Amino acid sequence: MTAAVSNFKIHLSDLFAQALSTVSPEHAGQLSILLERPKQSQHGDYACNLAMQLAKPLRRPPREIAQALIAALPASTVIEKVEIAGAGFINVFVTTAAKQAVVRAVLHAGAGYGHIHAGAGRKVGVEFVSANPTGPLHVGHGRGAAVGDCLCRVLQAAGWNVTREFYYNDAGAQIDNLTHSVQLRCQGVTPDDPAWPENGYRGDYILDVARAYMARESVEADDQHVKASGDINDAVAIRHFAVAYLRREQDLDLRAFGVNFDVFSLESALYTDGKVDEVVNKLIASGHTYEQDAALWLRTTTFGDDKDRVMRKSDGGYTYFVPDVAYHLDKWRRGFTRVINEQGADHHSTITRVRAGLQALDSGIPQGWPDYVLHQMVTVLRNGEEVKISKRAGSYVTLRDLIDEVGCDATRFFLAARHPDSQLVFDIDLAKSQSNENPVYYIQYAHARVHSVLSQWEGDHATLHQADVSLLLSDYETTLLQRLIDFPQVIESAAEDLAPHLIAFYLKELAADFHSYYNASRFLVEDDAVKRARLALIAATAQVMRNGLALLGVTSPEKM
RNA sequence: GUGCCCGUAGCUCAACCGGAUAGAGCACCAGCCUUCUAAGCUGGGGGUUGCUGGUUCGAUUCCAGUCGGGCACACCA
Repeated sequence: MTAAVSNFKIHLSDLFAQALSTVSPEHAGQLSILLERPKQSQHGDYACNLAMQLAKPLRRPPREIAQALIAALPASTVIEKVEIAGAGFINVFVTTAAKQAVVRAVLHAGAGYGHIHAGAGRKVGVEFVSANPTGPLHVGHGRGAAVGDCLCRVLQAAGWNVTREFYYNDAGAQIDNLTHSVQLRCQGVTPDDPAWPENGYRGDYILDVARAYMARESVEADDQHVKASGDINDAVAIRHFAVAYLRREQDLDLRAFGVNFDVFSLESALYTDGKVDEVVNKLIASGHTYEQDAALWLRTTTFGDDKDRVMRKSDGGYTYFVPDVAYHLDKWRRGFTRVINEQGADHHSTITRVRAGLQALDSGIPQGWPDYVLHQMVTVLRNGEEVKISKRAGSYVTLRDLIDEVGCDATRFFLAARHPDSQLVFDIDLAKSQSNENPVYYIQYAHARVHSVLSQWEGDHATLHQADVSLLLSDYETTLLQRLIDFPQVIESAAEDLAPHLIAFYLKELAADFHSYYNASRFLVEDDAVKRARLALIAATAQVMRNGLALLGVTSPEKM
């Protein structure tokens, strides 16, 4: 019986670290030992380039160093053989038995397979969506919701203690504008009327808010509860109602999208709690501010900004970035030594300012804090044509539209399955198509196929973990085994790089491996031992699919 | 004009912080269902990784420049 090794990369890099300390003690701990998966199977299961890294400092040929490293490599039940290839790669071949053991590991760990302890239970605050309550969520918010939520799920799987946070402004100029728009609607003024303000909100949803207000409805959002008074002249009441109403709409959309938040933070609270004043006073005391043109400025250029920023306007009000700094100081004080802000790239200019403000406070906050994940803009394609975003014409695509039209699974997958840094074209027709063009179905179909086979087997599923996995020897089976082994490392990479799309790509490859296996082999065969071994393998495959799809917030149907 | 992101097959996208012959899907061509779901599989064609230099054993990846696309550049949020 081979001792179970759950993470081959970690295990092997430990072995190489020991070899390194023998061959070249002065470099031990200095060089990072990287094991990578070679693209070609002839190059083994894992390749190490340590010898080539050492060639220059040691002034010896890499192949000679490789020879020495191999000689110093401690024995392991995992290693079948080791070869030197190319310029000095050390290729490691893993024993079949060690690979086969993954089946038992998956079946034993179940939904927990793939989870790692990198985060060690540390707190991380992830802020995302953070849309102001001035209208329905659109595709861009949808991308933020999908990427942010998947990131949270990945971080949780990587051992972090995640708090999902939503921050919004309920009191600024935009909200005044919203209040005014609703009030006008209550009075019967329409956007077509010449009296309608230039920057008023024109969408039909404003009318919905106005009607609900006049009807004295009650609304319950995740973070607040308001009953309308119906008084047209009470602007404060209208504002409270409109904010609560639109927040509730957002909550409904987000819930339909499978996204829930732990904490809602209001900008207005930062003022009422005195946190804004406190930050201003601290910044003045820090000596990084100055007065000019009747305004108070913060010397953000000291901290890398390209120009200084106004904190207090000449009319006495604060610019938005002051509460932003106060908000982040508050996060820091709540114990979030790690914070990740997921935002649209159109807000990237705030990064430098917020960090600069925090540095100026001199409160022990590290320089690069907080982290940011910026997603690029989304364009929507319908009937092959780009749908222009125009709030005026009301022709912009809401998150709700997408969920209703293409479904939650496909929408989440499309929005999360791409690198956040690249612009995204959301093709509605493609996402809707129930065909082989749609990658979501490709993965879900693989899962449904496994379930179909297993349900036709009369045996006891709970006994599959006892199957004799040493019978899994075909190329298809070996490929699938290795893919299952990779899963924890995919979670590790996705968590480290803050790149949830890696999960989606992994799942496509896993599904492809399974589909090939399925077409080339039969599972419900005569030989009982072989049958059990194969069923155990595909049961483990389905388990990993479920685990991976869960990280994307996508369902794993048993029938399609 | 300044800053940030992106340029990879006809299209949509990958490429494990510098690795070996740059990979998938769609589309196109040719095959595979009396047997566990054909929303699947097998094979084929398709590339000077925008361009030019540089760094080194080795570059899609790092650096400089250049061209193209997107975003942001308020005493608005």
